[in-house]
Amino acid sequence: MFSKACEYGIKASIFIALKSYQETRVSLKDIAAEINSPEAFTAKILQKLARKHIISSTKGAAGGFEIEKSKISTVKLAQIVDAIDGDSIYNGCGLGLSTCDENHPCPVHDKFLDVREELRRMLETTNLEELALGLKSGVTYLKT
Amino acid sequence: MFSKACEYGIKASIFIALKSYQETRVSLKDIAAEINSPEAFTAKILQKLARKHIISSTKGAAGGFEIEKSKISTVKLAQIVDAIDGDSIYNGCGLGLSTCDENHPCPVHDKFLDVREELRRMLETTNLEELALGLKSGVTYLKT
DNA sequence: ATTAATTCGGATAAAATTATCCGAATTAAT
DNA sequence: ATTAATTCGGATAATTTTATCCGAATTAAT
Repeated sequence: MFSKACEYGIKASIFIALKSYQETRVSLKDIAAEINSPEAFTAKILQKLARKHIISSTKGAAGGFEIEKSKISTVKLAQIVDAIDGDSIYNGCGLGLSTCDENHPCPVHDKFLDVREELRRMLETTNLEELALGLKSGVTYLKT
Repeated sequence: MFSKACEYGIKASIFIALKSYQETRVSLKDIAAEINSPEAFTAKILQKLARKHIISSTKGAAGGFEIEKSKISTVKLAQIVDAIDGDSIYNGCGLGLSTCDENHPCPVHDKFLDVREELRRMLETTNLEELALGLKSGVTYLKT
C-alpha cells in the first residue's frame, strides 16, 4: 500500500512524537533500532520530513530529532505520506490513467471512490498524538 | 496503489472480456495498443493470468486471448489483483509488520481496518462483466 | 583546542520492478 | 510443405526503489 520509505517515515514519526512528549530528543540510531529499519535509508527519510518541517533536527553531539510538543497533535498522517510518497495514493487514478475524473473515468473510477475517500479521510484525520499514545500505553507496537 | 503490472492486468482483462462478449479472440498486439502498455511486458502478465486460468490463451495464427463468456461475470477483480500482486494490499499490515493483528497491532491497525475492508469488499464484489459493460457503452475509458 | 557524537549530503551499490529482445513452438491459411 | 501470425519462455536491459558508505559540518563536553 505504502512504500517502504513511507512506512519507515510513519513509524519513525510516531516514535519521535512519543519521545518528544518525554522531552527527549532521539537519535537516528535509536529510531532505526526502535522501528527496525536500515539506518542510512531512514536518515534520508528523516531529512525529507525535516525539510518539510514535519519534524525538526538538531546537529552535533546530543543532537537528534524531535517534534515540538504543541505540534504533535496537529501533524496528520496525510502530511507524512504526502511528504514521502506524494498524494497519488488517494488522488491518482487506480488504473494509472493520467486523466481520470467524472468526465473521463477509468473502468474502476466509481468503484474506487469510496475506498480512496475513506483512505483520504483516515489519513487527514489521524494525528501523531493518538498514535503515540497507543504506543506509550503499550497497546500498539512498532516491530515484529 | 497497485503495481504497474496489476494495472495492465486489470485493464487487459476488461478489454479481453469486452471482446469475448463479441465472440472475438484478441491478440497481444491489440491489447497493448488498446490499453497503452508495453507489449512484451504485457505478455508476461497475460501469461500469468492464463496460468491461473483467469483468461485463456490460444497459440498460433489467429490465436490470442479470451475469456469464456459464461465466466466473465464470475471473475472478480480480487482474483486478478491476487494473481499479480498477491493479497498483501488488503491483507497485509499497513506499516509492514510481519505480524499485525488484534493481539499485536501496529499503531495504525484500527485506523486501517475500515479502509482495507472497504478495498477488500470492493475487489471481491466487482466482476469483469460490469466493468466491460461500462467500457462498451462508452462511459469509461482505458487510456489517456 | 581536541575529541566524540551526531546530522547532512553526495556517491555508490543492491534489489525489485518494469521493459525489451529474440528464438522456439504452435497454428491457420495458402 | 511453406509461410505468416501468433503465444511462450528465457535472457537481458533500463528504471525505480531500497539500501549502504563515507567524508564534511556541527555541536557538546572535556
